[in-house]
Amino acid sequence: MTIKTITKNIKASIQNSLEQFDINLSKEALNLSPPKQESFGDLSSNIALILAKQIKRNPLEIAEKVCQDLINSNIDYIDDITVTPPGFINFLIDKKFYQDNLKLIIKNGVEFGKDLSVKKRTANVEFVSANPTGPLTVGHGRNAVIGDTVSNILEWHGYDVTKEYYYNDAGKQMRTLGKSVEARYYELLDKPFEFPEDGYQGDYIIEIAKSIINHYGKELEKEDKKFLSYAEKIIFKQIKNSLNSLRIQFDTFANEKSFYESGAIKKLLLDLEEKKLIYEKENATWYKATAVGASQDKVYIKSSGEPTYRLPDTAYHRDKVDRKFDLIVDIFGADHTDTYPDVLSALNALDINTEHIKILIYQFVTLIKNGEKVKMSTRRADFITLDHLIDELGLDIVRYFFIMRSMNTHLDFDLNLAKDQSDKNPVFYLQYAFARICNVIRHGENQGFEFSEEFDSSLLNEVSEIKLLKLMANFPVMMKTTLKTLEPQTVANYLQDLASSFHKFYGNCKVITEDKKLSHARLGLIHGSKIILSTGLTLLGISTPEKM
RNA sequence: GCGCCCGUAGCUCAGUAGGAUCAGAGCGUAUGCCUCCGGAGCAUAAGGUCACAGGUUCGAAUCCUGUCGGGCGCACCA
Repeated sequence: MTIKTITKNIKASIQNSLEQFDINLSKEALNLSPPKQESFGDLSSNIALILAKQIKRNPLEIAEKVCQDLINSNIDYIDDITVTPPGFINFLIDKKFYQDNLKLIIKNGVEFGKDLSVKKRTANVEFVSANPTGPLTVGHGRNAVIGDTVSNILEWHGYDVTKEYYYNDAGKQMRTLGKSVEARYYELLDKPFEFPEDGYQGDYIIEIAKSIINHYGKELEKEDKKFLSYAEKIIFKQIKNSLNSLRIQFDTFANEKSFYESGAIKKLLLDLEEKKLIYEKENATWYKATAVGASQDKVYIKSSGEPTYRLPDTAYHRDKVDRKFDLIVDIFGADHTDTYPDVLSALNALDINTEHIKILIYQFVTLIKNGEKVKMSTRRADFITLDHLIDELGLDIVRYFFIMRSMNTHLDFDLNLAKDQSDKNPVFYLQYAFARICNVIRHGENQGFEFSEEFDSSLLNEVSEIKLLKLMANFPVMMKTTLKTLEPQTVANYLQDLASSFHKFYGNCKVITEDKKLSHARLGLIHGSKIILSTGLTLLGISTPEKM
């Protein structure tokens, strides 16, 4: 028995009762939600208010009637049903349910809350996808952590997730990188050089040039391909290292070049041409985006003969659809807001279904250092790297700070603050709850209290105990909404609540006491809390220290 | 100018896809609590016309319109 089944039972009973009113209602209309005020119970229905208008009767009257039917139908684990103005029907769940549920949590462990009845599904999550032109920045960090956490959430729900990194290795950015390295190479050798106007100015370019001298000597010709290929290799290695230090690993890497080589891009153009969505103008090849609702047409191939990013991106997404994932997720920065509709519209024009593609857009990170905004640009090498951030703060804090806020609000990341306040950091609040539990368990063992599943959970009746039990029972509900919205921050908020409830319980109730039965019951309670805290923290990629 | 996101306590933000005479946390401020399983904690207090103005309805921080303010896009850059 879970909250879900209780909800289902209530809904069914309401539906039965409603038959007397001779009305057809949509499934969504029947909605049960926890009331804000605890005194109203655990679940409440607003169905009477909704119906009042339709059948032109007093909502209170309807509610009373339905309520009476519900009481008569004796729903499992429902202790009390009441009606309050203006017409809510409130359900009080028997505390026995929460007490029993604790046993379930302990029995199922990390599996608690999973819907094991759904069949295996697959998902592709594309994230980071930074071109290897320089070290990852703070902005990429938000992308990386969101992507990885979303992947974890999907995996928890039974998805087989492919984490994918896509990069453009054929475009202008990469050519500029090659030229920048080349210029530094000749500069180091005191030979004439020309630094590209929009070249990458960071010191790391110089380091790469030095390394090239060590590896390939001083005699490289102009425009040697090694400048770029070597730089790409080095930078990619650095990127992977940065990601590893956030405990992020990718399953596959996709690159632009492969879509030229496989002919996918040519095919895409031909297919779109057949749909009359391609035309030539001023020597360039255009995609007729206006034909599918966009405000202007977009260039696919520049007059220089070089495709814009849009073309390979579209071929790439077509490829992802072809790979038959049940769900495709893209994590993009706000600067991509206007680009993905073109990709999707082109696919739709080719009768390719894109309903299972979810685009998650996150707003930018503003880094604040010494009270000032740090403006970041890879090209000008004016940035704080992700590595720097991890070194300063540690990966747990970095990960947590990146997902603790809703992704559609801007994130002010105050470096000084995050560092100075590390003592009172929300991350430590969570980890401390976990460590505290471990400590009590250790203490119990020292006193001869071995944890056993055979405890009497009905002894858990204190307000703070019931509150903790309720939150724990709500974990699966929270996970379900998270799956729907794919907003990792709901998990973080939930864990804050859970930790807070635990700390309050800890302040109120002593676990290890003279009363052996009660001590065992409370050991059960903290074991359950430990399981859920651990599951949640693991989803967020944050460590669970037994001691701090 | 057009499009997308945002505006909630001094600061940083939650607010579960309209709910209920308390709009919630953390930080900061003020005051309590360790002879007692870890005080990185707990309790209490102060702090708000949910940017502003209209509208939709039984009911709005949440939906619609407009205004003001901030961010990001609007390239034959990615």
